Amino acid sequence: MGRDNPIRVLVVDDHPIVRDGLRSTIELETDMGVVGEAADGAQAIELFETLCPDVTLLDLQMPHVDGLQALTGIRKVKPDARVVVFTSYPGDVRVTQALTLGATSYLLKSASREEIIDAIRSASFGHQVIASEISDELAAHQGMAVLTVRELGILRLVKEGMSNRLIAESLFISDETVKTHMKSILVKLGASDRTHAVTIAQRRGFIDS
Amino acid sequence: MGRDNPIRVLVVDDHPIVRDGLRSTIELETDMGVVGEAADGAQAIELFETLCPDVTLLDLQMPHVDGLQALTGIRKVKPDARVVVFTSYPGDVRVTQALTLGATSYLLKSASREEIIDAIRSASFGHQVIASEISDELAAHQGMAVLTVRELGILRLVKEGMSNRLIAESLFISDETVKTHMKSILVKLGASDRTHAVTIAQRRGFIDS
DNA sequence: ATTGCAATCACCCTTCTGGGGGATATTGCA
DNA sequence: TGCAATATCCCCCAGAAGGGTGATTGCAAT
Repeated sequence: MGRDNPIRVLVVDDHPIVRDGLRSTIELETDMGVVGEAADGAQAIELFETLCPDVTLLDLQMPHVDGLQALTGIRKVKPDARVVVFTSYPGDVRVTQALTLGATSYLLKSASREEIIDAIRSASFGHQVIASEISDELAAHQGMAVLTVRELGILRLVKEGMSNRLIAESLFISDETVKTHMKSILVKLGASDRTHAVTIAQRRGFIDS
Repeated sequence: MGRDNPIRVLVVDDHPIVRDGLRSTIELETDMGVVGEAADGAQAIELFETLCPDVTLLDLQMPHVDGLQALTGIRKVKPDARVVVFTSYPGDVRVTQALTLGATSYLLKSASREEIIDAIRSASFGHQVIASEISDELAAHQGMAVLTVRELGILRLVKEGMSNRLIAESLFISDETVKTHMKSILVKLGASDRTHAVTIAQRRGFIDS
């Protein structure tokens, strides 16, 4: 089993040093090469269109257009694009989102050179690679309730220290409604209070930390 | 103004890819070279002792022994060691801690290759380089009250969703005392409630996010 | 010695939160 | 079309949180 041509890789990360590291690691292999680098999601989609790489290495945490948006954009251009997500986020929610959006693999920034190379090579064949820490976390949270858009919006305001009444006013709804949503959030996350809910939501990747 | 010998750099970061990136960027320069790589704080101190590098590039976010502990250890070996902190943490508190512990410079992971090279070269002469985002944040929080060890301990329990009474029991103090500490925390951080306090403390680097 | 700060505890009072119900649209998808 | 999920609103109530004020102890720096 082999490939005729070198695997053409597009590297997407907002940190120049990380791009350098990926480039130098990839260029050491004989069967792959970096054909482009993007520093944000918009640039990633643009470069994907012009370069049409075999595999895209994509960070999720980026300014302006983030990785999930980039992934959506890339998949719209080429629905069977091979995209390896490479990020520091361990939260199960983001992983699920990325995989649902069609990510081929999911690696952590702490991955070794070999793991990264292997994931790129596997992705070029369409094989999936999920870091073990990731699949453990996915398994641990599988079947758990998902927060609704409304609940997420409310939780973000809670995180900024807003009371139920202030949240109600800013969303133009009754404070009783906010309380209902809060109860639902606490139950879904298994949190003991609103602070705990924010902490858990951050860990699981429901909201930014 | 110049140096006779190449600048000997020690690279410390738990992500292999970041170490690769730093190495490849540094090796492109004629007046500096990487003499060692460490993946955690303990290894960093060890390698510093055996290699005695001119400049150490140090990430703060590492497992086991973190960057601040490594910085302390390195300074104990050689009090005038040049250490460039290179991290994603923007919180003013960690920056202040690092500078107090004797860090020469403070860069963000988003820094360009040129900024990193320049900071290493400057550090080798003992010159300080602080990223502008960092100095802005330092200025914005200068003169602000600092949380005590007790307050930090309590805030970490608050983050995990513990009530004042539970915190009191786990610390073997009165819940009235916890309430007193909480009031102090809210005032010092300018927070509207305990959730907000945790959020602000995370942003400023008082506690981990 | 005296000052200052951290940590501890106490009391009062108001507001907010969270847990328990129940009810009625609306919406999206099968 | 009909069901399930979602969003909305309402009531009651006990307990927790937060704001104000004051006081004691111990330690460390001046």
